[in-house]
This record gives sequence, structure tokens and C-alpha cells, in this order.
Amino acid sequence: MLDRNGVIPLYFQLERIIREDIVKGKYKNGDVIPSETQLMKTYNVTRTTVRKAISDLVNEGLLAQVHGKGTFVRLRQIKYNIWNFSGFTDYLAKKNETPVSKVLEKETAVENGMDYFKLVRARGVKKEDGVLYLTIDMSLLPLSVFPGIEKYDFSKESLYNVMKHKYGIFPKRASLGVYPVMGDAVTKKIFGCKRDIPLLKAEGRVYTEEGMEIERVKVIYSPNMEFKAVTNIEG
Amino acid sequence: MLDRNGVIPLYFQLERIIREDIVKGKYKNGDVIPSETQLMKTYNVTRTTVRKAISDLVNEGLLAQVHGKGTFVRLRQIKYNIWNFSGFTDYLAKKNETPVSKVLEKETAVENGMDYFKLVRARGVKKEDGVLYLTIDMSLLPLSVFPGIEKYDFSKESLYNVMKHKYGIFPKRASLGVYPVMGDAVTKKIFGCKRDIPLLKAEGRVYTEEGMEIERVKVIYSPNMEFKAVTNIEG
DNA sequence: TAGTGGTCTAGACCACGGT
DNA sequence: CCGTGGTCTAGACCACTAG
Repeated sequence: MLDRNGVIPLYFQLERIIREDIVKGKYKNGDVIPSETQLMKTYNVTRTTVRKAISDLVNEGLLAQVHGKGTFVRLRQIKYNIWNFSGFTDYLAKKNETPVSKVLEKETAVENGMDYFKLVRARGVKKEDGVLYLTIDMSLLPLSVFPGIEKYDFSKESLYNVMKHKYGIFPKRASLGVYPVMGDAVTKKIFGCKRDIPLLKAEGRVYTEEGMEIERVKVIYSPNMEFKAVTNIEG
Repeated sequence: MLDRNGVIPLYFQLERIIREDIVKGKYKNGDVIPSETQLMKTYNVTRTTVRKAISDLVNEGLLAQVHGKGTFVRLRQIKYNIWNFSGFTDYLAKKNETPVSKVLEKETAVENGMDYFKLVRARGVKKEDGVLYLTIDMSLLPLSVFPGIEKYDFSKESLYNVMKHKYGIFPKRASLGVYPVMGDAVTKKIFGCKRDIPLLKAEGRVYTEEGMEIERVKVIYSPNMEFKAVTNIEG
């Protein structure tokens, strides 16, 4: 049940439980989850607490509420081929390309009173005549989650591999926004563009299955990359 | 003050008031707005109602709350989140916005030996002082699938409503690519941009459940729109 | 210490959907 | 009709920030 003595808010514990039930397949896409009244009784909390948990999951896009009917699981089937968010390295390996990673910047930084490891990399593939860079990405990794991560050499190791195998933390979900930006001098140089051209930037946060935030990331995509998606239309 | 007899929820009226105060410049970017306690007293509602109003505005990106300090205006731009082609009309209805559609171009066109109805629209929402356009979209609709579709007035009717209710055709899947582009003279005029700014363009095809292609679309998004997504990470 | 937002309780009444 | 979510009240205690 819920831990009423710890510091973790009840609504957050409830959120985690519902999320896990969905991920584990107890509730499938389109299913109704138990009603607010049911959840109140099951977990012995008030409706406010239940509604706070559900409302967060609705804002996250994982649930949808329908007046008079119930609360439904809404597993988005949006599949983005976003190479950074799901494994740049793996993707290139499948294509028989050799990934290249160049560290542009690494330092510890403080934001909102939290300690982060900041890592800026240019990433691309090896070609006969040099390196073709495809993305520039900046990651902020909380040191509370990844103590000592600053000692790894990310020009040799994949960030996600280190996360998974050294820390046992598995990225599972990302929420992101996509924006157009103008390339600056640095990006133009790295991507080898001569003229001013608009580029795509993705900015988002990465979470584990349990909803813990493990990375904040900004990626600038080279004009050589395409950003594609397949989506189901609702309603 | 607030209208307690009407059908409009108090929290929504309060939301509207705060939004307008920000737009009118009563609170500027970075300012604190009155505390939750203050708002309770001023409008004679409970904290739950105040918090619901504020929480909606936070989710919209217009406000940010800092524990122990206050609630701050975060006026970048008003952002609308759209993640697929289907939701525009419904989405705006949920936000209590009035959708506006202006037909820029309509004609029949031939492409690859197929007859298409070509429809170019600017779409947006009605504001006090005019219309805020959010997208410009070009649709190519095969006349073999939609015979006679050119006779509908799409400044009054939703394209997807006509598809569904007049032709019994239900859009189900879309594949799309996202690209950055520079705004041209027309887009700048419609979106009200003075300078050259990069914009997002989405280009794709829409299919029924059975896989029949029913539409080719290009959409240019206004800088006031956000392109957001939640995605699962594979592997 | 005073004021802010964060969490939570224990109720109430209403509007919507399906039987 | 009953069960669902939508709105709202009137409190309480806590944690954070700043003077």
C-alpha cells in the first residue's frame, strides 16, 4: 500500500502505482482504470489525492478522463525515430555505421539547488574522408542519481550504456518539444554548413519506468537528419 | 468579480482574469502575482479553486510556482500543444477557444495523373482584438475518394467532420516528417512576424484504418505553437 | 518569524452516460 | 436510476524562503 510516514507524497506514490500497472499490462490501452471512488477506498485516501495523481497522469498524456464514463488508459502510439532519445549508438550499429562522439564540454553545474553533470557532445558517423556530425546534444544528469558519472569518457562510452550497466537505470519515457532554431557559428562549423539555415532542436526530459527524471536534454539536429513520426489519430 | 450563478466554473473565470491581467500588462514577465491566500480573499473562493486555476496556467506555461517564494509570470509566448493533425478543432474546443479557418486557396489539381482537391487554409483562434493564426495548412484530397468535396465551405465546416459525416471516411493513421523552414512573406504576414524567423513544417500523409491514403498534408506552424510529444523509449 | 506554496482530509452538490 | 467524473467548501499541517 502507501507509505504514510515517508517523505514521498501519497499522490505521487499512487501515480507510480497506476503507471506501473499500465506498464505491466494490468490495464491495457483503452481500458478503464478503477474509478476515483474505488481508488479512494483501495488506498484509503481522499478524492483530492486521487484526483491529483490522475490529473498528473492526464497531463502526462498517459490517461484520459471522460465525464460520466471513467478514466481510460491512453498509451500513445507515437513512435518518433529520434536517435538520441532512444539509442543513437544502437541505431547506427544496425545500419553498419561507426558512431563517433566528440565531447565539447563537460562540467558540473548547479540548477535549482541540484547538482548536475553537464555533458555537451557532437555525435555522428565515421566516413572515409572524415566525420559526418549529425547531432549536437547537451545533457544534464543529476549527480544524486549518477554519482561519479563525471569520470567516464563519453567519447568512448555510450551514455545510455553507462546508465544501464553501471547505474542500473533504464531510460523509458521521454517528453519533448520540438522547435526550429537558426544555426549559430558553432553549429554551422560542426555540421559544415556555409549559409544560415534553420535547424531542428528537440528539448525534453527522460524518465525511468517509475517516473523518476534522469536526464534533461537538448539536441540540435543536422540538416542531414530527418525527423519522422508515425501516429495514430484519435477520436 | 466572479459570476456564481452562471455555468462557467469559478476556477475558469479566475484563470481568465489572471490571463487577461498578464496580457494587459498588469503583471509583467517575471513578476509575482498575488499569493494564493490573497486571491482567496480577493475573489472569495477557497484555496482549492485558486490552485486549480493556477495549476492550469502552470500547465499552459504561463505561470511558474516556486515553493516559499511565490507564483511568477513566465511570459514567453502562449503555447499551444498539438501533436497530430486530427485534434485542432476538438483541441481548441476543450480550451474554450473559438476556432477560425480562412480559406486561402481552393482548386482542383492534377498530380501523377490523379485528380485532387487542393485546399489551403490559415487556421487559428479568435481573440478579443482579432484572430491569432496558428497554422497554415495545405491539403491534397483525392477526388476519387471525395467526389464533390469542392462544394463545401471549409471556412465554416471542419474538414475532418466532412470526411467523417459526409463521406463516412475516418482518418486513422498519419506518417509525417518534421522540418525547419524559413518563413516567407505570406507566412510572416499571416503569423504577424516582422523578422525572419525559422518555423516548423510538418509534411505527411493520412490514412484510414485499412491503409487507404486519403490526404496529403503540409502544415506550417506559427511560433506560438509548440510541437510536443510523449514517447516511449525502446530497448 | 511571517508568508509562501505543497499536501491532505472530509465532506457537498452537480452534470454526464448508460441501464 | 446509479456510478462516473467535475466543481467547490472549510478547514489542517508541513516545508521552503527570506528578512
